[in-house]
Amino acid sequence: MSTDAAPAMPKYYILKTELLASIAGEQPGTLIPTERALAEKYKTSRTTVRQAISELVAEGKLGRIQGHGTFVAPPKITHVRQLTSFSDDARSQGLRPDSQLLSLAMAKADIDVAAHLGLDDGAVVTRLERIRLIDGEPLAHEIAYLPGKLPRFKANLEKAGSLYAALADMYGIHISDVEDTVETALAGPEDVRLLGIEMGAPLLVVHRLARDAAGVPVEWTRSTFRGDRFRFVSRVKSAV
Amino acid sequence: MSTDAAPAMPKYYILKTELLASIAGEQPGTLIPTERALAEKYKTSRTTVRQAISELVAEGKLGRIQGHGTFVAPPKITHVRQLTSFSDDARSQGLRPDSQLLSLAMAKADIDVAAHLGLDDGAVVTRLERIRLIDGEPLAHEIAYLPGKLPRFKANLEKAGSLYAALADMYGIHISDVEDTVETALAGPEDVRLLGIEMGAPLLVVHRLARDAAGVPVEWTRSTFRGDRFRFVSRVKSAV
DNA sequence: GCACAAGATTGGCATAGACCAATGGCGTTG
DNA sequence: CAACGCCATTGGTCTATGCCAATCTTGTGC
Repeated sequence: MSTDAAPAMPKYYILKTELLASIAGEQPGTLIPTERALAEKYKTSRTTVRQAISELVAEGKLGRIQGHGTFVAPPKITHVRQLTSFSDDARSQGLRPDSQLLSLAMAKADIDVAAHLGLDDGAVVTRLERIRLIDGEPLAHEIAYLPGKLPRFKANLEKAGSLYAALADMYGIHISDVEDTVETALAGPEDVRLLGIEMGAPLLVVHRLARDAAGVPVEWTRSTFRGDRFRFVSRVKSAV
Repeated sequence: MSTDAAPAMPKYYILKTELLASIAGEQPGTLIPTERALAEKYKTSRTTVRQAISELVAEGKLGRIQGHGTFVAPPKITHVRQLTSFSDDARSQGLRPDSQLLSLAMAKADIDVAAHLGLDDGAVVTRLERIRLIDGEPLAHEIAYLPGKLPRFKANLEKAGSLYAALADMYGIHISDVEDTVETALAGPEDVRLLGIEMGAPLLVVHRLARDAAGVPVEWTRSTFRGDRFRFVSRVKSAV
């Protein structure tokens, strides 16, 4: 119950706003002045300049490369919809999707995975870890757990081209409904390494539980998306 | 797998990890040492300590009050589901939901609102701006646009208790399907003022377009949720 | 006993600078 | 001419410090 309406705009935020205005309409890839030059130009310290730039990088407005410079980032936004193929969806937007297999192996379900898939702790599951790419750029890191062992899964996955297609065509597993949970997180060292983003950048973490027509869980996936290049779209029809 | 190969772990990240471990199991509200004390204890600078704490605050693990201290934050996570009433949903989780009306007025649709609602630019719409509260704490800032003018809307909204209930019971408007778009954003001065969070904190921005059975848009809403206290849940059944 | 002022404490913002690491240009050398 | 290596440039991290603002404690005067 304090007095409000006293914004007290921090200096770095003013600078951030000015930078945002100055790059409006610029070509993606255009280099902006160096941090040291901006600090001098705006009569401030490099620390303050970096704080302003850091937020613009987190929002996907700018990018930066050590030893090279800071540049205007391309405003690529990728929409990902539920129950559609990531690949098909991207292609329909004129983008070039790709997937990079990090690991595919049998594993024992830990307590968390077992609980979500309705299995006993330590049960055998198939663990599929991939990087999702758009136009060659990493967009998401995905770890999927499937109950049991799937024979010749790797070959079938490559042939079908998508996880859901492989499950349906090769194993007769049809996804009937999915439940997605979306929340925010901040990038840690592993996210930085796999997605090529900065420490502390905002992420969208999506947990997916998919069931077949009988209500039996068939997939439990954790996907970590770059927060700056990604929108999650979900449609729901009322059962009226 | 925890400490990996050679990604050059920044000092502030190590400190962040140690702080996180040290507050595990602590009672919410417990004060942690002051920034100056931590800087001395860990043989580092206050700047580095603040960077570590700032990320933990952004993740909802810690909170801080100027002049008072930094404390363990309560791990309140609120799940918000599609097509259900925010209020009913919160109550079912044992929480006390509330809503604070900021403004309710007729307005002329700008180009953006008009496009989404399928109206002409400048058409009359009802603009409803609210703060969503959980246990007295702000959770989201919401601006809803409804086509046309709704007579005695304010009274009816209060009586019905929720927007969708009011639309259905008083005006015969039934929501048939909704499309939600979820993305991340960083808190600016207005978000700080309305939601009581920190500058640069991650937000979840949800745009909702709701249609009636005839496919006519009846609601266009922009909701800004605190990223640290909120999960968005969406269920989809395949039409097979 | 209470109200209020002053000071101590704590987080908020900003400065200036040091050193490291990656990049890219440029000159030397084979 | 190509390959290599040095080095200037630029971002990445961290230190040390100062002052401001909000909060809480304490002491004083009535």
